[in-house]
Amino acid sequence: MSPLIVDKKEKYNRIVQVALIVFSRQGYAAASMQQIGEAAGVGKSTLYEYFESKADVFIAAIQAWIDQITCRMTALMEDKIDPIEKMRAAVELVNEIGRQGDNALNRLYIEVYEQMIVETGVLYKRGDLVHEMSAGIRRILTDVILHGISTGVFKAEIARDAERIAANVTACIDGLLLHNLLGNHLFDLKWQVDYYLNTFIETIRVPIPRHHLADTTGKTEEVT
Amino acid sequence: MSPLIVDKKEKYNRIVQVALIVFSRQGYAAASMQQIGEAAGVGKSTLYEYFESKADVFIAAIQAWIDQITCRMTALMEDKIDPIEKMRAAVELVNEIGRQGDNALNRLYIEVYEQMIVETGVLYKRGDLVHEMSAGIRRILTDVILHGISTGVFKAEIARDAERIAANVTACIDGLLLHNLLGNHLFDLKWQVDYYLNTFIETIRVPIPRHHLADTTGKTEEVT
Amino acid sequence: MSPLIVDKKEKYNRIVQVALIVFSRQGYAAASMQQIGEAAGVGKSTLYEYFESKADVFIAAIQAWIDQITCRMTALMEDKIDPIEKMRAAVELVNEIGRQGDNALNRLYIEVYEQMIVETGVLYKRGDLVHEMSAGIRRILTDVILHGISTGVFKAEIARDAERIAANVTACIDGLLLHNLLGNHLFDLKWQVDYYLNTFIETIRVPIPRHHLADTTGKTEEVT
Amino acid sequence: MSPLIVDKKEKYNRIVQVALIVFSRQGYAAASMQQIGEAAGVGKSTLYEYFESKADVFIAAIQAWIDQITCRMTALMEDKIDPIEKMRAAVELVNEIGRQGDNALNRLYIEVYEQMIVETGVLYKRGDLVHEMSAGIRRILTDVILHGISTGVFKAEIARDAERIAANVTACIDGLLLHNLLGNHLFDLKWQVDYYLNTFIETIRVPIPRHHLADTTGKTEEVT
DNA sequence: GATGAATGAGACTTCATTCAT
DNA sequence: AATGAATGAAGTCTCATTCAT
Repeated sequence: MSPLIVDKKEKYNRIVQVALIVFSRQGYAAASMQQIGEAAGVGKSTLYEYFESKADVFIAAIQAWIDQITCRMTALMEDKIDPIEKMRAAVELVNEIGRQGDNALNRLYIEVYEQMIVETGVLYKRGDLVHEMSAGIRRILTDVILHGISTGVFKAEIARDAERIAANVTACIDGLLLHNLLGNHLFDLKWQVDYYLNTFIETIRVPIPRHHLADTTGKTEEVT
Repeated sequence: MSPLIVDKKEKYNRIVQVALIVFSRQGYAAASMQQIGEAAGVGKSTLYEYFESKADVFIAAIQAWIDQITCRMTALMEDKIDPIEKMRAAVELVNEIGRQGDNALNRLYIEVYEQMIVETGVLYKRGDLVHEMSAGIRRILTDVILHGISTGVFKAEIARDAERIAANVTACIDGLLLHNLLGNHLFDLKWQVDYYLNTFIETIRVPIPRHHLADTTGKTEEVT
Repeated sequence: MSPLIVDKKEKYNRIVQVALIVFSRQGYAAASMQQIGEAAGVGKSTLYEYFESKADVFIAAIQAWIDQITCRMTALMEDKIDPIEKMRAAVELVNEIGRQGDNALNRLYIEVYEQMIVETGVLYKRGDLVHEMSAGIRRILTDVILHGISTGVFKAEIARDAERIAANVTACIDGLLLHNLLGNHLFDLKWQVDYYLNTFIETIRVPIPRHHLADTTGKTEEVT
Repeated sequence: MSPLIVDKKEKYNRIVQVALIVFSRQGYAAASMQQIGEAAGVGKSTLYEYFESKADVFIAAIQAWIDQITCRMTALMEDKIDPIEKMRAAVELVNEIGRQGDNALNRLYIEVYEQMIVETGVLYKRGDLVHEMSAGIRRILTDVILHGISTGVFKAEIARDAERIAANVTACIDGLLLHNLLGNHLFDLKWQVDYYLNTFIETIRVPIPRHHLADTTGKTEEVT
């Protein structure tokens, strides 16, 4: 309420956003509190007024990042009605990310994994934390699937596996993003994502009756 | 003339194997030469008799790891004839890996990614190196696909995309492995891998004629 | 007497010569026993069969180096008769050294000084050793001066200071060599050495009577 | 807003002065940051708050040392008018240095040479830097010579070589200092420096006419 | 609240020397 | 006699964190 509190919140957010960038560029280990402080325009000891430790800054940054992704995904899907369109819109986010020149932000994927898996990692044995943070994304996908089933677009029999299938898609897309990061020039992210998505949708959608196929062309066929 | 006789190659290999484990547990940054030395039963300075630097040890370890995976994959596929069987056998490796209690070895995936992507990483801008190292795996998959096409099991039209599709599969499987590492207890690696593989195979195989379908029942057939 | 003994002496000498080069290039600290061994074509542990320690190798190398210089100086002076000519011949050695492209050998000057002066130096408090090693050079110069006096070319009054004057010349010439090493492009070693030597000789030679000057030309004049 | 107030410049200077002593005693290679830190009363990591590297500390120390010498030389010459007196005053500095019991400071001469000449040296191929640092001293001497010429004390013909002659004197004096450092007890620095300087001055001063010498008494005249 | 200064712990790496064959 | 292998000691440098203003 008081102006001071507002200032604090504002500065906190600024630090988080700046940290996000620094971590994405340097990685957790190589990023120093010094750098984060400088980039945020505060002394490095000031960081300790807002966070307990470097690990804390990282976790806050990752949280913010996941929130941003979730929001963006929601925004992209907002005006679609057809479940398949929604699905494509959701996945379009990945292309958006991949389109960034420097790949800076999606390096965070790696950092999160790294920090979770390595014994000395900041997120070691904190899988729950990340799981919770990313729950939003999985729920969105699950909802799309369930909605698709209820509107007769997707096969009814996958209903009970909806969550697991959402996890499957998330994991596969993550894998594609990662391999894209490898800088392999043979890897055309857009092609790969589209290919994956088409095969996936093909297997969960209710087949289109023969007589419909007769008067359609091109793309539809691929999914036959 | 004849100094202390030691099988340098043998010790080299021992160090590499030990380093593989240490790196997988601690991550590259947190693993110290001290630790690796101790684990291998040699002084830390002895390591420098076999490797130029810590980075060198890491690269050698990763190389060995990829070789092991490639070998094991080849072994698993050896006695299969049907392309679909071969495909399943190849992917079975992933389940094998996932079945390991501590996931130690496959954490290396992350490390490799991390080191490639982060500016200060050992493999930064060495994408070619990793690409080359993992070429074996991609080639195996590509061969299976092409062989499947030539025996009429897989659709002929995917021939020109065989390589890209192999890359697609590799990436998706990697993604599944990674998400499994997250320790998400909802994530049943075997189920997820099977699910993915089934949808994938379904889209590339030549459809089985109607009259055959008439007297078979769903799933059983997929594995035919 | 036995061939084995000859071999040892021969190998000892080879090591010393090689060490001289390595030390002159790298300096004492940066030169490693490894390098010396390799350059001499023997294993590094073999060095310890011939020398107690790295310091020992260095001292032996320096000793050899001083002997070489003394020999060369003697050779250059051998066929001169006039004391002034002898003096010039002796100093010509400095120009010879300076003429070497890489200055490698005369870097040893520095190394010797360094090792004598620094508390942790190999020659620390061993001034006597170097003094003794370089005694030959000083004696040669002293002899020239005394000889010049006895033939009436140099002033008789400097006789009692002959040794100190020889030391003076040695020191000044050393100073010129060192400054030449600095790579200062304004420093023309030959010019500087000649200038110094001319002023020096001018002050110790017996002045040439007026009527002699009348029928001499050029160079002589400079010293008037 | 106002953190711990420390006069960084003051502490910087303290470290430099301390480093000067440590380097002079131990030599660059043998001196450790640990030692310098302890001697300066700060932790070794604190040194890195003031300097980028050990090499940096060294360069700063040498710079300070040269500045000190230059200042002292200027001070000694200040109240002299006669060029010859000035010359003697300048050189008196050398005697001052030599008079120090432990020779600590002038050992730095060696260190500078060593570091410039040895491939792994901190000043390798940085001759320009040292040249620049020592430019002050050379200029002072050059000025004295030129001034001596303009007042008719020194021969006019040496004018065009004034710089080179100044370099010559500097180098010879350096040589004398070095040989003094060798601990040769036969070497009487004061005698040697005086001897050198007398011979040098004798060769550059304008000879005093016969008839003047008749009715004057030596020294008095010199200052005329 | 904000921050510059300080530092201890620890990492990689080098190398003279010893050891066992 | 000769030497490859092994290593302990040491050194430079980094950085998260604390302290005092």
